[in-house]
Amino acid sequence: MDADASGFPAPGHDHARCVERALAAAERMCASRQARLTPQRRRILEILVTEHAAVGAYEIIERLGAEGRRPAPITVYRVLDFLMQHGLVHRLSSCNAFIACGDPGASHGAQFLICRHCGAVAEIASRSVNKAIHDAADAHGFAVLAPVIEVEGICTNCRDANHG
Amino acid sequence: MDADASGFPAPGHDHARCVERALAAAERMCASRQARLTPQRRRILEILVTEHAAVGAYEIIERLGAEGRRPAPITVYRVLDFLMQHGLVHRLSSCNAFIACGDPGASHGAQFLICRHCGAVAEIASRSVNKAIHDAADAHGFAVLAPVIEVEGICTNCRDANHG
DNA sequence: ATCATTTATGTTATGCTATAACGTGTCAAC
DNA sequence: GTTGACACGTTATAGCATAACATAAATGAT
Repeated sequence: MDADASGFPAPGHDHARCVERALAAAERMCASRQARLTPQRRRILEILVTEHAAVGAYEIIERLGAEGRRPAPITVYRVLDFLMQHGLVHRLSSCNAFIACGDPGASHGAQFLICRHCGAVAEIASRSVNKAIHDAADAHGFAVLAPVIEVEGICTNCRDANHG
Repeated sequence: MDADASGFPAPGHDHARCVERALAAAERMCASRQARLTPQRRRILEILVTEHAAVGAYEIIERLGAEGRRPAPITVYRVLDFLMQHGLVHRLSSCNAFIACGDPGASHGAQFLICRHCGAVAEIASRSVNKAIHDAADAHGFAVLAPVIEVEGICTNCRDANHG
């Protein structure tokens, strides 16, 4: 995904290109794992990649409905599970929504900055955040399995636009 | 709440006493803010304090139902909102559940270690985690409003018991 | 090629989580 | 004793997620 240094999409970036790039990466990822990126899975991933924001499962259903076929919720959740298993999509617990992974293939452990104003989400992978979490857990004798780090706030674009 | 150095409740701690202490702290907190800790609010807080784990809203309804009165969901959610506004309770997004605050009065910004095995939750307030989060956000031009840091893993008690 | 196996999807129903809208009771201050 | 703020009740509904079972499509072995 094209983004400026902030991790947030630059307002005027070449979106079509960044969508294609993400889909191509997904194809490669699935091919290398003998996982099948079916048309339906590809289409749902495309919807997520096209947004730079988190999208709810039922919103995905709406969009597919507008295209003619309207899958049952379970179908969409199954696809999302598949995409998450293969590291192509993340779930944001704090939003009950899903977002395309910004860096498929990277061994995961990501953090999310979620703009309260525009809904944009930046996926970052701060080593120091990761280290701080693990250090704190160690200090409490706690073995980390799945950190959820989702920071709500105002993104750089919205601050600049004096919206925040 | 009585806890060992891990932040998790020691298996044999004086639970009745830690519940009382938490309720007394809540009384003080509410008195100092001219907020009313009604019997219903007090009872729901007591339920949360009594667990050292996150409790769902509908589970609270069940428990109150077992005592004779069965409040509607909205009632429980209103109470939970009140308790959260006054820093007595936190919501765990990743569990859709609620937990009594371990340190009411402290200006908040906490992190949670959630045991996948026993459900116990330790509330910690690591300065270095907080700093790492804010530094990372700053680096992306992002203004932090509400960090959600919930780490799923295995707690020290369960590791010791070879359950993990 | 065909059959068996696995994987993906469809169908129907349901459960869990949370809130909206509106009405009633309660208490304190004036 | 009326007003106004707040707590709580009632009913209905919205939003998120999964269970159980059936069908179809791709894959692999013979």
